[in-house]
Amino acid sequence: MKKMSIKEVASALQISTATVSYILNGKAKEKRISPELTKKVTAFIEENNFRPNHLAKSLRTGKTNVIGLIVEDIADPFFASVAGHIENVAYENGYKIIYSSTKNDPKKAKELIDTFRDRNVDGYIITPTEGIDKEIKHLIDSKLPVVLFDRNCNDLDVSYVGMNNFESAYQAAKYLISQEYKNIAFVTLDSVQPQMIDRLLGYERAIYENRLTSYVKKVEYRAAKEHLIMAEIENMLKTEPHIDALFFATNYLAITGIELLNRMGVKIGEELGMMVFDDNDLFRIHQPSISAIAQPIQEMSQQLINDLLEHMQDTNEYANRITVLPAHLIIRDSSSKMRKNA
Amino acid sequence: MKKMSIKEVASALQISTATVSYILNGKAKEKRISPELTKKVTAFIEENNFRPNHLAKSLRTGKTNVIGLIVEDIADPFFASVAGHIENVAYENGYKIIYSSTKNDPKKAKELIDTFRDRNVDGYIITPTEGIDKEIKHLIDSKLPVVLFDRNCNDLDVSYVGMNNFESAYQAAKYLISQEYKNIAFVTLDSVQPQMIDRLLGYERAIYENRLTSYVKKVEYRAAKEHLIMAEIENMLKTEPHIDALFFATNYLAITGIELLNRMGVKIGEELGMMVFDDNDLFRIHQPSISAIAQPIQEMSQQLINDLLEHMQDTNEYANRITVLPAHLIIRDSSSKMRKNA
DNA sequence: AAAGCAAGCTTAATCCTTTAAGCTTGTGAA
DNA sequence: TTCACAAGCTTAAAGGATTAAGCTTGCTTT
Repeated sequence: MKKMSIKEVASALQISTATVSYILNGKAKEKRISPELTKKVTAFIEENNFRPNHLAKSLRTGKTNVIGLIVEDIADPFFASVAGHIENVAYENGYKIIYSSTKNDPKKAKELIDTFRDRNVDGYIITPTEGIDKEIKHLIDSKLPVVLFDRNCNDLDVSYVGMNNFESAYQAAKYLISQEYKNIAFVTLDSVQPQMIDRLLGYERAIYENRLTSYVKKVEYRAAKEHLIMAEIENMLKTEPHIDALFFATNYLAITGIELLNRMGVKIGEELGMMVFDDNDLFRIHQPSISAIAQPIQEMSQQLINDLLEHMQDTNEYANRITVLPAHLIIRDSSSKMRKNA
Repeated sequence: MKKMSIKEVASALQISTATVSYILNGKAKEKRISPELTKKVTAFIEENNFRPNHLAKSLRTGKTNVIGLIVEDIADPFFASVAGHIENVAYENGYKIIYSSTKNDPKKAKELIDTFRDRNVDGYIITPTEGIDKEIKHLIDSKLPVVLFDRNCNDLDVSYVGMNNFESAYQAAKYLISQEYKNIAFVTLDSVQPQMIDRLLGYERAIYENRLTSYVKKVEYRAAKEHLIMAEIENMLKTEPHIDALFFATNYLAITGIELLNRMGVKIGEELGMMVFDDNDLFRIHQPSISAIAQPIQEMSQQLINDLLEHMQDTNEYANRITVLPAHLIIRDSSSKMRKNA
């Protein structure tokens, strides 16, 4: 039972394929196909469960109704969550999503862009890696709709959705300071990703404004295994025993950090304040609960897909849009004045 | 700068499109194209960065090199993790992945299968919802490669990859019993999904074998908000005060349960033993740490994609394969004899 | 010298839609 | 009667590949 083609529909009804096609595409009135014939054709299609070949359609029209989603790692709950939100809106609008993960490897990212291009995806959502500017510029120059997120490429005129990393790190650090913490250490990755740098700068601004000392621990990016991260943090805490709060730049670092502190028997909240970028069930459940800066995932995803859909609507006169959304600072027990030895 | 076609390559080199096509597809020797011409053509292609139109190719050959991934919810870390593993292998083999989430809605699941079919995906990986058997049977009857996972459709002759829910629930319950817990309650969803039923039955078998009493709390599926789940659990604990351990059938239920117990001031591990299906960072970090049954995600994903790739290789003589992998029982503090009031 | 054959390509049909342009018929106006 | 025009379709090119079948040439055989 091979799949039926528009040609077979046409010959079964003794009409031309053009007529069937017009009816299928809702151009019956415009093309002055009579209501009777239209009805007859739709009935036949319904009855025989005919479905047009999408490939042929795409080949002819140049549109695939597919969105390419390139993230750092689809297995990461943050990106997975974004993928979920995007999917909802995309499917409602007749778009499917093809995803892939760069693992933060520029070479792989380039390949993926090429592959998606080969596949004629209609639009791109990309978390850029370093050194990918040229490829993204190519897309834009070819008038292909692109929205970046999470990290921006500063030198490119392209739509972007992200959160205010600098401001929220600044506010979070200020909050810690307001709670009388005097020696706040910032634990981050040794990464040049813009969002990581912004987080660090936000922290430092709050520190400098308050004439405090900045303690920054950069753990080696990605290469770092859990026990190495732990060793680095433990070392810092021993070298600088006056540190009274830890501010983690990612939730992965924080989870490792918490595990370490538990092992060391350090009481979070009481002996050491804590703040983390990127909320997680764990931080809410932990006792004491741990303060976090929650990314506005829902809002970012919504904006992302809206921008892309709009851009795909009118490829030409679309004006790029930069959206920087505020994060949610969630104050929990780990950063309050409950400290015994304050 | 429009994209170049094989026709333009051919005319630029004064040869036929067939020749170019054969060379592109590595059939140069087979078709006796001379090495010199082959070299000339590949050089030209390289130089002008020609890339064949995938849509045209797919239209002609009927292969899209796309795998359709239908899961319950891509935003769920479990499915996201599977998506990540599958992606690695798929991309290595030249396949792209298009995903979508059923949200456990049979109607949506059916639509998705239809959509993927319209899109001519080459193979399907599906976590079936209830009542989707007919649609899956259609796929199989059409000789389309399908691998189910997480949940099986018992009446269908189709490849499946999953874990041993019955056995691992049985072992986990037996472990709790060996630790002197006498009144173990099983908290699960009011769901008829096979894997949920298996987990329940595994628990019950261990209970009956040991002449203990079974306490089963089924919370309403999906509809349930956190506070409702909490209310139900709290109610059970108050009605049956002799319950000395909780066995949660999903990690979502457990996280909600832990939050409740924290609020109630019940000391996990000391006053109440605990075991959870589906491991999570949180259970490792929690103090005391919480025992869990970890799904063999990596192994399942590997098997899934391998089976599908094999099936796509030889569509006809492929024999369906049922794989049930063992889970990892991770014993932590929450289920040991540390109880004070034992 | 004719036939056979391999080497090295080319021809053209095919996959299935879309869509600009054209064709036929009937009606009303000039 | 002739022309214009609308209504209601149809014709056929185009989109870009794949691939079975065919066509030259030149060489070997008999």
